[in-house]
Amino acid sequence: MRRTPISDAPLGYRPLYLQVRESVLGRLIEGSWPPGALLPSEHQLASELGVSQGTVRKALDSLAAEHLLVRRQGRGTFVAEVEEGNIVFQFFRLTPDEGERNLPESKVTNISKVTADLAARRALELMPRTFIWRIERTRYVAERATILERIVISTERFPALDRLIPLPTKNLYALYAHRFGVRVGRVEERLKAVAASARDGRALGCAKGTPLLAIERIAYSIDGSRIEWRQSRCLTDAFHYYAELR
Amino acid sequence: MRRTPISDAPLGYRPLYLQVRESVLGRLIEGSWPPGALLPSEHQLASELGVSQGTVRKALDSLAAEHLLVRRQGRGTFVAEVEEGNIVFQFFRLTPDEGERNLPESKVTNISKVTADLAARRALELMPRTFIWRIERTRYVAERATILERIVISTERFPALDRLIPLPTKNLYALYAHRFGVRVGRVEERLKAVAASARDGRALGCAKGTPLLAIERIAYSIDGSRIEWRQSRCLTDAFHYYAELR
DNA sequence: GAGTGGTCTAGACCACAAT
DNA sequence: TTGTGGTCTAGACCACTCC
Repeated sequence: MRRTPISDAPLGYRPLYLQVRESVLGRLIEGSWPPGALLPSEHQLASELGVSQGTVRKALDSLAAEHLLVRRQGRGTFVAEVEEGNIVFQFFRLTPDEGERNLPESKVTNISKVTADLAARRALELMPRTFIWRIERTRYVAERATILERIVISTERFPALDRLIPLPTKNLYALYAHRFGVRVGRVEERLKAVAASARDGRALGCAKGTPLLAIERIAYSIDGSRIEWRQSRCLTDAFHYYAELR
Repeated sequence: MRRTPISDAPLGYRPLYLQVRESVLGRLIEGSWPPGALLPSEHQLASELGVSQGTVRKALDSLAAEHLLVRRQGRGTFVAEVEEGNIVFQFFRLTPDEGERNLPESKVTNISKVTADLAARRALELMPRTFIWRIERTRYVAERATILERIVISTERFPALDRLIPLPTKNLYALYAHRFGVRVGRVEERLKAVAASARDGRALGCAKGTPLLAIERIAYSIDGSRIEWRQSRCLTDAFHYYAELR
């Protein structure tokens, strides 16, 4: 962890704290600090890396801002848990118009291992002839079918997923993290309004043609690679998708 | 700008940099630094306020993180412009499936001054018997009607708006900022899928019942008060609403 | 009381932009 | 060359948690 030498070409200049950040992030990616782990104190990290405490602080602060670390005054810095408090809703923006928000239960209606078709390969940047898990779920709110999900993940990253059946009904990302060491750091979502197909209508108990909110999601690992492709269709008569922009 | 005195009750403790932040934010709110203005340097502010440069830095950094200030190394710290670069899209998440993103042109179809009904009063937290502007617009993308907007703002905050007709076709928020000193700092959006009414269908050139993306937005001033209530209905056959969560 | 993160200071040097 | 923000350091003190 030495500063890049000053030369005629300071183009390769990188601030020290970013180097520290990448060092810590690297250890998060390789999994040597699992979720919930206590990191060394700022002073310890500083002396290990040969920088000052303030520089370590700036690196840890930036990782905490992305919810990868949790700082607790008086206790220490921890690797963020996937299932913690309000962070559970970090990637779930569907909110009831009235009442408390809750992660809805789900029932898997189909799970199969197939070769990735073109759409799946594009979505997850997979090579030809790789295999994927294709999971279909129905999510229930107040015992009413409300969301249909089609989830695609590669079998390479998630081998022997079928041995973990029944899958958790609420939070798949906790499973990814704890059983496969794969941590979702960021998701992109693209929303459209679509008409329910006859099949959608049967599954959701609504008429064919009913407007549904279609959400297409790509989930990214903290190392930047694509983890999961998820297509959802939601009844929004009693729900909405909430976004805050600033 | 003095530190709160240390006592038996440090409950009223507020970090110095937050006091500095509020002092600067206060001047932004009262408008003594208009958009584009150059702020005093960190050193100047520090000596004015009787704190160290590092403390001022922390305050300015937090305001820059919310896009209220723009920091330019070598030049200074500026009040953010409303129409600047990619920040134009800060509050506009509708993106074409293919091709470049653009702020769509709009045509005002209706503008009137009426007493606020209950829904408008709730949305904007207005007292009974206050007046509002009600604006209806159609937005066009590639010359095709794509978005219907119903905008509600109070006449108290935006007096004599009718003298500014024709309104700008792209960015209303720049008008709010430059002509009325009202700066949008944050918006909340709630999305649903709805069926096009017969009237929607005529305006958008689609069949009654076509699924539309309905967006309900509340825009907040940087002082936290509610500025604008906007209801949009969008055709999403060639567009999507983009969100990134982290 | 010991240890942690959080704040604050003072001063040095660097990268960048304008002069 | 000057002035700005950006980084880095070293050290002090504060607030919080746990023993």
